[in-house]
Amino acid sequence: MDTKWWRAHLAPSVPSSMPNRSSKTAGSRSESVYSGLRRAIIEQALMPGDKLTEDVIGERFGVSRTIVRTALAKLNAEGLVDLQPNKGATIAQPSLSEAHDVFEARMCLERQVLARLAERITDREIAMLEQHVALETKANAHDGPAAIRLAGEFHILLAELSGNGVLARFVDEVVSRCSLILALYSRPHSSDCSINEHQQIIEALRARDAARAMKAMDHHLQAVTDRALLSSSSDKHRDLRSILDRYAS
Amino acid sequence: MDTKWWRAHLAPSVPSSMPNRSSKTAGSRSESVYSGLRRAIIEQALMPGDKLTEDVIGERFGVSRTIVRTALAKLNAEGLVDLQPNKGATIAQPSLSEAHDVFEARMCLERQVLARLAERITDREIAMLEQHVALETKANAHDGPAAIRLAGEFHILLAELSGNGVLARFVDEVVSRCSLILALYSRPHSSDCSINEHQQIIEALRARDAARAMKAMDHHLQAVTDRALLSSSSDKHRDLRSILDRYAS
DNA sequence: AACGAGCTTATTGTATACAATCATGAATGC
DNA sequence: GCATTCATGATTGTATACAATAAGCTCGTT
Repeated sequence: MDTKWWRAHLAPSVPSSMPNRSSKTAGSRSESVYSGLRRAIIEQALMPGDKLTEDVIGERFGVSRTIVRTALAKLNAEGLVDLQPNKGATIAQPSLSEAHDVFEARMCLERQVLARLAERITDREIAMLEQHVALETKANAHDGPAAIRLAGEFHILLAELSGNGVLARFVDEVVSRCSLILALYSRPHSSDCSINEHQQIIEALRARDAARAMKAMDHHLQAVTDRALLSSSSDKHRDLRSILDRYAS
Repeated sequence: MDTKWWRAHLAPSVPSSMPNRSSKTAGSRSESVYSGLRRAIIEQALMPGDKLTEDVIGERFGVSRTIVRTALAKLNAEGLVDLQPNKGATIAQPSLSEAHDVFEARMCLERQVLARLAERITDREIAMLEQHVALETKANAHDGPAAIRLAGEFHILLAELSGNGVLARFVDEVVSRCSLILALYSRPHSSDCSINEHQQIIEALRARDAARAMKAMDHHLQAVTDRALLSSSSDKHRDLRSILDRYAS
């Protein structure tokens, strides 16, 4: 029943290099609940199938169910939580078929991102990518959960740099959902991206070689997909309340 | 006549491989407000920039602001309405830059849809497509707004038939947002798709010719893009209340 | 024991009340 | 006349109350 792996990192402070997604929904309070839950999901502190009781979440974040509800609705819209009528919210459990759909869409979108980037990326942006990979490297050593998140955010950063906001939002969604898929079908807490593969993509972009970048991405995503076929999760008694305490920053 | 006939079939409990949009927000009431508003937007009864006052909508649909609020949040998540803190909701007004982003993402996604369809489409499904085009033809004659909606739904149907739920959802979104773009930048109530072009896509699919289908789609979307550069709308003094009466089914 | 009817509790769905914020316009001063 | 306050109303943000539904549990009956 030991769950201290997430205890190791209490990282509300880890400053992400990511642009702010919060352009969005009015209520700033629901935004913080939303992003807190989202981070907990992506870092696999909350696992697929976990029940998300509105009262509990509201209590931990210090807000009313109203706020929690809008946050959950937003997560549901992104496919991260399931919402069943009169039965409440749970972390989504993508089927293998859905997993395949996500990976296919992701491949399609990320290729487009690279096509754009190969044409317009600046040296400054390449530097940002490298800085991000440096973050990943550092996190990989000591902070498992953050490493998972950062690995995904590399792809999101690529999408943001592409300059196409729509692509960026879609990539954001499929990458997030990949976290769920990895949580379900891969062995626990494995970062879904080898840093080396990220660097190869950067190299191809530095050469403005779209074809090579796509090839590297194909290979990279293929590796991720392959990895998603391993052991299953062994669930313990994990308590929503204690998990949320770490994310109700 | 139910307008979204092909979405009517869905198993509520089964974690099917084909996720549906309406797996969504529990409350069936907010779903009806959501779809009513959505239809009003797509049929261009509500125009970009229009204010969406919660009280007014709630009154017309016979629900409380709570319900309206979740519907608006969902529309906001799809990019159909803007939500400004403390200032409320308005129909989104995509900039030309956003419009470009949407078209680029749409092209990318729909090509993938066609690639899949060319491999796996059945004769029965081709028949469904033709039936839909027949609907479009009929609506084109006498029902302008419905024609606009049906033209978009042809593409959504293609995406649904592809069997990839993620692709389908994304296509749904970009097609819907195209309605807004057309409303803003094209001349009013022009269906954004010539039926002939739809038929050419069907023909290519019948031949299982992915390349030709994509070419037809490229040409089709290019035509739509080009059309999005014309006159602007001038309708003013339209009353939200009277418009909603037609959509609060 | 196994099963189910009915009660009890926990959780979600919705409406409403109130507070916070914004928009409008009149009154005031220059 | 024009700009500036400041009061007033309209609209949104949030919490809470209550209703509706689902989940568990007790307790008889077989």
